[in-house]
Amino acid sequence: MDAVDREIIGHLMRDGRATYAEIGAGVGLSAPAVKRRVDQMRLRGQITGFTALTDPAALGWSTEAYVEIYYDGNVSAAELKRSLEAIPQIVGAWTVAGNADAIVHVMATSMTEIEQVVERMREHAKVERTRSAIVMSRLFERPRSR
Amino acid sequence: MDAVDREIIGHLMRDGRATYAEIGAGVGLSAPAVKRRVDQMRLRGQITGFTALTDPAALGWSTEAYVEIYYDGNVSAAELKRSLEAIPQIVGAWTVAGNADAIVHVMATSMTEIEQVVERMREHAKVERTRSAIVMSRLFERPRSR
DNA sequence: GCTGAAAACACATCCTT
DNA sequence: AAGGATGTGTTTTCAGC
Repeated sequence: MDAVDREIIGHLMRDGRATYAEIGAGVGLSAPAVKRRVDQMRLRGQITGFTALTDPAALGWSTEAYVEIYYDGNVSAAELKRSLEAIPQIVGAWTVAGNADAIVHVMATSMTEIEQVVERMREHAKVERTRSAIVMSRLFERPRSR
Repeated sequence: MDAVDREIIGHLMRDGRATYAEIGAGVGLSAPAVKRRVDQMRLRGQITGFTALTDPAALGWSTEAYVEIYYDGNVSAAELKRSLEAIPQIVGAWTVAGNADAIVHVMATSMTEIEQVVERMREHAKVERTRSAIVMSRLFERPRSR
């Protein structure tokens, strides 16, 4: 993991379908050399995959929310992951230190659907309360590298 | 935008570097037909790009936080975007309805760096207060399609 | 949306430093 | 160990249908 690897990652984050020759031209390496480095970074788990970026609104996901969950007593991270991952509208979840115990990111097609998801989360026995923030506008979201 | 387009998006989200032939085999189309649909979806802004997925921890981004911002008076979304986008550790920002006015997602290499980012956000004249949640563990995060 | 041909690319092998 | 060059098979891409 040196400066060249980071340059390659930066290039792949800006264009995940860039050809190895194209990346090589940017970092001063041949295409096979770039591929070898990418393969190694995947093997080491630094690059975990490639994906298409979509505009949620253009695909019908018009409503988005961040919901904090406050639990009553201790809940293991594994249990949290299991119960939250089962709800398809939850696209991300993190345990946090601060006021709440966990934050989940919900994407849905309507406000009604958001409400249903929150209801479903509250079914978990140990959920004491939730606190929602409905997203009005996404200012920006960018890939990050180092 | 029909069912086939959605299948193609799903495939590209699972593997952003999949070949058109490969996708075509899955959806029952030839490679050129798949490419035409992908090009159209990019043109229509439904697919906004392709990127590499990385493991933040493996790249040195060991510390992560969600910070709510409460503003004193009105701040335009454009002004928010301008001031927040200038801070590189902020990887996402949304205006919200709920308790806070905005939520920002911060990724950094250390707790100290998180503190510095929060300090820098508070320099904005109209920031009344902030409320941080430090991420302890990322339970999951998944791409979403429809 | 398919077919077919030309160009570009990926991938493996070998060779150099 | 790490990169460059070469050859082969695939993939992309642009016609024409």
